Amino acid sequence: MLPMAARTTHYLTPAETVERSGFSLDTLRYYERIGLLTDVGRSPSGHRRFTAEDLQWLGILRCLRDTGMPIAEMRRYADLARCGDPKSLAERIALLEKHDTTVEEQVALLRAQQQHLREKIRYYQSVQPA
Amino acid sequence: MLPMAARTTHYLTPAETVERSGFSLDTLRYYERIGLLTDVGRSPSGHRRFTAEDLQWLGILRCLRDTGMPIAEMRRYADLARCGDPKSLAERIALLEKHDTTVEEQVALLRAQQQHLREKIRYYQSVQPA
DNA sequence: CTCACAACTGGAGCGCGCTCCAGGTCAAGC
DNA sequence: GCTTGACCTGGAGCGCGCTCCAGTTGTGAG
Repeated sequence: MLPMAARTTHYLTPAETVERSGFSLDTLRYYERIGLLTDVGRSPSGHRRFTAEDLQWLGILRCLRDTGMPIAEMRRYADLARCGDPKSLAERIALLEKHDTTVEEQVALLRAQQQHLREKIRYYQSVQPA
Repeated sequence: MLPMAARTTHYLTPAETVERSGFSLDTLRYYERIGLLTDVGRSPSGHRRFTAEDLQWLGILRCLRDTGMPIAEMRRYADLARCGDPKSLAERIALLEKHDTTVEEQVALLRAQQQHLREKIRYYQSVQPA
């Protein structure tokens, strides 16, 4: 282990990034391969070094992933985000807003089916002898 | 097409079942293969004939599927449901209640991440020139 | 120095839940 | 009788999102 105090706190090792992002190391490498994660720093020996910014980006990826955005669309978003603000901003907003409505729909479906589930449970309970 | 009036309304053809259940024919066959659907009736020539009861069961399967229950667990539920009421009832209730809490968690996660999503959108909007 | 363990790479493999295909049979309209 | 399209079966294939593997190199502790 590196002595904590002796390191610039600017870089995170893969292990630390795994811990803080909640993604597995394999997933981090996979995301880099497919272009969800770009320009990841390297130590002189070739080991990855993540920045706080990377971690923040991973937070966004987690948000999108947890809400069911397919990877192809995350890539589109990543590409827009990477190319910088100028005209891609409106596109990014549109993409996220569209995604927001799909999340809304997901929640609505889950809630509706949860109602059915609970009715079923109540029915079973009413039938139960005890 | 069969003339509607000439048929006992008790049986549904595969096509009708597809339409009413929302599952594809392939999925219906798949569900039968893996034991999610059992004792599906057959016409003399071997074509499937679904009953209203089958359709109701498909409704339950849809509910479970839409709420993300893995097929292995649906099978467990199907097995419990098939073996009849006596002592499996409590197990079924337990299974569904457990699933209900996972649905609750799913919704909570979605909602939380949706908040982040919306913050991001608001941030973009605040940055937008227009 | 040695050891153990972290990390590297390219590529194969996997689990899930279907979906598709080939090669046939069945049935209703003309 | 013929055609068309629904349906059958067993089995292969697929898309997604990772996950694992082999073989090698790096690194920090004792």
